[in-house]
Amino acid sequence: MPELPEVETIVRSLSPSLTGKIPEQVVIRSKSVRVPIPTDLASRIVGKPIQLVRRRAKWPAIVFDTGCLWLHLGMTGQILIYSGVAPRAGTHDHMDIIFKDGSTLRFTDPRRFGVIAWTDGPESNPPTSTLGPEPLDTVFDAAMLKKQLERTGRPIKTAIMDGAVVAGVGNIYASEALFLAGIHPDTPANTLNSAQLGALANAIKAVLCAAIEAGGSTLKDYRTPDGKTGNAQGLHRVYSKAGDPCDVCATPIATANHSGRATFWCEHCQPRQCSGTLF
DNA sequence: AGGAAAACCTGCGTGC
DNA sequence: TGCACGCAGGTTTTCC
Repeated sequence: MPELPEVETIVRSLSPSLTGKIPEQVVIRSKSVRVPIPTDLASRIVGKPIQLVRRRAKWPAIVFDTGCLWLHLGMTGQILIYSGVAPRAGTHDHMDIIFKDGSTLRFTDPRRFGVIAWTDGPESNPPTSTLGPEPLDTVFDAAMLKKQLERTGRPIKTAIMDGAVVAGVGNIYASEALFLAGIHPDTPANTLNSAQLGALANAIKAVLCAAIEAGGSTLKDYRTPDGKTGNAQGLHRVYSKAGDPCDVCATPIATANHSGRATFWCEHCQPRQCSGTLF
């Protein structure tokens, strides 16, 4: 469900409201989401004040001085905050954290692709395999992108969705960034020239920043912790617009699958590259 | 060994 | 109206 901008929006909303709160009770209603929910979670966090809320890739972390509670949202997960008593829990409400001030954090996820996990140490990394650079870090630029792509001939669309290449770019913003950079999604990753690498690094930053400014994209489920929808879906120029006229040249937006995920692009603004030499 | 496809699970829209 | 089918924002595992 959420990509980097949605998670960033959630973290920015949670941080001021959760920092300093002290969990009093943890209610776990499901054995697992995507992986088993740690059964000893209450013993780790009850009575311990929250230090801050931060993000790595698409993983929000609630940070305690002893470790991090990671709440990955998968496709359909939501983190909701109730200032008073929470409504009666539904089928998909997997965990509540009730704080000393009477407020409640609820983790809900119908499709159960999310993850609830604990790692020791406030600076620890998410419980996942190798994560690539954060695209909004200043160190992320054309040179770093080149280093991440030079050993793979996969289609560039597939490559930038790989979290080991760059963290946090999902299916929506992969198509949007390639459109902004004018690069065809089928282009082999290791054939991009330096101008294209620069354009793509900038386009990734630009689409993510614009989406954060707009509060994230709400396609269906995404909500901020106070229940608001995002507005970034209005910024989409190709995602989910198959057949619509390109807003630059009016060519109908094309669609195809890359590694099982829908891709959208403009054949005119993102011309397919000729392989080999001209002529 | 790299890369594509399948798997995990539920809900919703579409078309017959 | 109802049912079968396909598709969905992510990540890991399996298979080629």
